[in-house]
Amino acid sequence: MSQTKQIEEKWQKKWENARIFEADPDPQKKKMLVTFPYPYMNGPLHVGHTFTATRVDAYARFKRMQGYNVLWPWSWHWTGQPLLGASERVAKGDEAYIRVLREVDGVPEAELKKFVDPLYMAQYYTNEGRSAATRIGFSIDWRREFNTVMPTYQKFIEWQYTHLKEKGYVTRGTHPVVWCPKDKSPTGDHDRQVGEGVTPEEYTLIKYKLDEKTYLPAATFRPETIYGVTNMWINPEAAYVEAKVNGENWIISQEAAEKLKEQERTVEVKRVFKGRELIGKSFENPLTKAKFPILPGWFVDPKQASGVVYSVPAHAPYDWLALKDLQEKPEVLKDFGVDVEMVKQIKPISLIAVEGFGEYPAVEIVEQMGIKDQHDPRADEATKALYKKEFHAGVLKQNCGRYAGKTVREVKDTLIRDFREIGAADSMYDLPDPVVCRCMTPCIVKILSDQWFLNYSDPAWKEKAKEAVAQMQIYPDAARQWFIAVIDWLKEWACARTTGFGTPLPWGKGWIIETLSDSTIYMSFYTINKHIRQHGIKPESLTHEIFDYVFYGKGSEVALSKTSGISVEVLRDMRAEFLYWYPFDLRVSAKELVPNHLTFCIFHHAALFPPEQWPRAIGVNGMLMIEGKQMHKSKGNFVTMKNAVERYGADATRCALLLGAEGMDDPDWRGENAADIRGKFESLHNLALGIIEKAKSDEAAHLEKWLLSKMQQRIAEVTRNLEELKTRTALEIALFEVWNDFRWYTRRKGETEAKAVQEALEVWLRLLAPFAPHICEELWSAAGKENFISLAEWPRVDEGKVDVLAEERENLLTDLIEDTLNVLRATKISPTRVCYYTANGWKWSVYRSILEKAVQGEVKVNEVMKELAKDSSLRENMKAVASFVPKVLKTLSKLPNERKARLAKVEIANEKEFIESALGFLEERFNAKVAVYGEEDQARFDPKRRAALAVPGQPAIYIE
RNA sequence: GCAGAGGUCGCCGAGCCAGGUCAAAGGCGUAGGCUUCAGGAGCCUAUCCCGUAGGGGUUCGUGGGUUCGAAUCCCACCCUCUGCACCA
Repeated sequence: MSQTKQIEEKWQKKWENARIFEADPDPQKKKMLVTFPYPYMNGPLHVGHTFTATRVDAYARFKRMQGYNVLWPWSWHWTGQPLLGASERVAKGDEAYIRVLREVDGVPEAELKKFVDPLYMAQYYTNEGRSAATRIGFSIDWRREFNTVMPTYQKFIEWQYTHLKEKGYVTRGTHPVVWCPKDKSPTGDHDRQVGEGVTPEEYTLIKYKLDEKTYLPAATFRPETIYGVTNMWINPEAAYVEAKVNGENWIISQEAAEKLKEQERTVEVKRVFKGRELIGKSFENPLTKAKFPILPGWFVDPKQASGVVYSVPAHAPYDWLALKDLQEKPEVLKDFGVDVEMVKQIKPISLIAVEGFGEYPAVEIVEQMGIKDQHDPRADEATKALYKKEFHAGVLKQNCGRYAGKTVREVKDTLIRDFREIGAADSMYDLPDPVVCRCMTPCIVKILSDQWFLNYSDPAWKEKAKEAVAQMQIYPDAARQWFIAVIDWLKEWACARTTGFGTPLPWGKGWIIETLSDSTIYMSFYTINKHIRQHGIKPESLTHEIFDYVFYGKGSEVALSKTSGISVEVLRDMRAEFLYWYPFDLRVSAKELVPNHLTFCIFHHAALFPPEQWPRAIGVNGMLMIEGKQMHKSKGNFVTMKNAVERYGADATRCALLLGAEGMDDPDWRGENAADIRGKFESLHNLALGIIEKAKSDEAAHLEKWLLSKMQQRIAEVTRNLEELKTRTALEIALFEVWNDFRWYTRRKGETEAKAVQEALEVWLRLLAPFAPHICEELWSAAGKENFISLAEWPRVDEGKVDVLAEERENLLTDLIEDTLNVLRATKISPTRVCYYTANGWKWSVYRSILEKAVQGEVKVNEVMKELAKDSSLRENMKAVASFVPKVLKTLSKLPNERKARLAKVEIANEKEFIESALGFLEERFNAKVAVYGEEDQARFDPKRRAALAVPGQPAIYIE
């Protein structure tokens, strides 16, 4: 292909041959361990991975140039279910899927056939991934690579979990999951045909009594409303059952009975009957023992929860509407033998006081919204709105027993607990919306028992995790709040499952440690895997005691050497290497990993390592979009790392990605942008070669000083931003702002023959090297440098080259041009002659004395005048001074303090000569004759008498 | 719903934490000009509105408020994106 490709591959080869990214402990140098979460290998690396990883690489390269001993290792995640699922689809001949593999992933036909073996598939993508990562120029030490099904890695995970269990962080319990009865496995979001995002909801069942030995467990999310119950709703047409549930007599819908069987209940159905059988009977409130009637409610869905619903018309719009219906159309009751008068007597019972509503909020909201009946879709809206309002702001009234006076939000949990304790309540799970498995079977909720959990609910563990967050850097810092929120919110996490690849639980029977749980502290494994590989250490040698020694320093290496067969030296090296590199200094990922992986990583470090080995910094970035849309293989907008590099080259791909966004904003990948950047690098290449070729003059005058001074500013800016992982800003300055500096210099000077320009170029290349390493190596070498720019010293600000005067002079010139252009725009003159008049001596001295005061603080006109009046040299001019001072004050007030301070520091003497030195430039710029005069020059051309308007730093202008 | 992040001049995006330097950086796009055999690229100029002198007017999701002064601080509201669990 192109020259670009040749250059890039040439340097990649050179880096590899010189092994410059292989990092070993070096006590002389400060270490820097940067990491990227290993990608899951059921597909190729894509530009989303590339974005995050390029941020890591840019930081790594920056730190390497700063003299750090930088280690960037990389590995592959093979744990879990999807690899198996993918390979199964290939085996089954799923055409749609195979086409994606062929067309999107670019898998050759011969390989595709072998994908029936999931491990082969993983290995294929791993090999592809490694070559893509190399081809984009990531500075990785590959000697430490592994995948998560390697026996040696699994020994490490066993060690980790044995310790977690010992420390009490692993617990056992039950958990509700969405379950496919046919597959007999949990149905995750990816495995669903219908119902993405649906999760089990827990209903409280209020155990109303039908008679002494029979309960009607009514399902609700608002158990506090038990104090406002007025009746029960039963669907007369639905099938209900009388069943023995855990030894008690329950009446529930037939569907509910089936559901409860999967929720750790023994259910024995005694008889099935129509709901109408219950209508007209009465039931008892378990708290108050008061009796209420059972009424027909056709809206009751037997498929939802228990199929038994109690009615609170004061606070539930549906209940009110249904009751009103019956009261207004009593004829429907006739069939049921219900006392119509009794139904008409039913009055809502209010139990929650909420601002903005009176006695019966449900009645009011129904009237306000003009909802006619229970079939009105807005009844749902009203229910949600009222529930929200009452939950947050509602206060329980006097009739609510011991909960009176509290808000609903405050007492909800205690109330449920209390009710359960006295046997008045139970609970069940159900799905708010239907879920259908990929296999087309409708799903239910199942409570899994004997699950293993990581107990993220443990308050002491949460506390430790927060301490870890408090002592680390987070880029951007806005994400810190999020981490804290996630730590608070996380609860028990099921850490093992029964299918998929992974490490078996050391104590488990058939349990495999799940993917998000086997990837929390593996960054420490990188520090020793180099030795494991180099010395061919067998997994059986990697015992619990060996890891205890390496990571905790426990035991003697001599004894351990005997039992393990690993030499004493190697053991010592492993221990030393761990101590040298750990903890990791930076880990970067997209923000989707904040609520899981990254926070788990923090938790596990807090659990297993002392504070000195807790993470130093975490970087979080946005999720990559493709041409403004989310990237999906199925949407056909999937861009792989390999393809991007092939098409645009490594440097352009890297920079186009980094320029997309920083912080937590989502970057957008646009092919057009990448092509633009590629073009820019071509121009840069030519520009740089031109500079190198021409550099010969020793001139070091004003403009050279200006350029070098400007470069000092750029060095400071790029460095500061990179330190905070602001890769976009840093690159924007390193590429575009610096380029503009060179443009300005070239325009002003007309050529680039000074050696100073090459000096500046060498700074530029180094500032750009972390982002676009290949072209920078190429140009660095073209500039006659023998070393790699990848290892060159990061430029440091040289205070001796900061030249405020030179910069302020150029500022004066740009201001002057801007003012002139403004006048031209306003007057629409095509100028033939432009005249400038610079301020005279006394103006300069007044200006300076005001400037000095302005730097101190506020300046008052009268005070200035008083002081100036003392100056005898000004006395004859006091009238002019008096009109001049306010003008200066106005001009200065527009300047930032920093600029004022700079101006006060330098003496822009000889304003006139300076402008004269730029006459050629100005004439070309305006395509007109340009002249400069002192404002009092006798010989000046000044037909409109504008010269007197001159202010220091702002010459008067006349144009014709 | 809960949590986190956002809404800026055609687009992408700085600025907001530390209020005045902000009609608001930079890139892209668009228009005009220069250069070039041509294509491309490069360079220059313009790009909210008005203005025959360096000025003025109206803008930073919407509506209020604080302040001499707000894109920036406070309150309310609207909208967008991301995550929400056994799944990588």
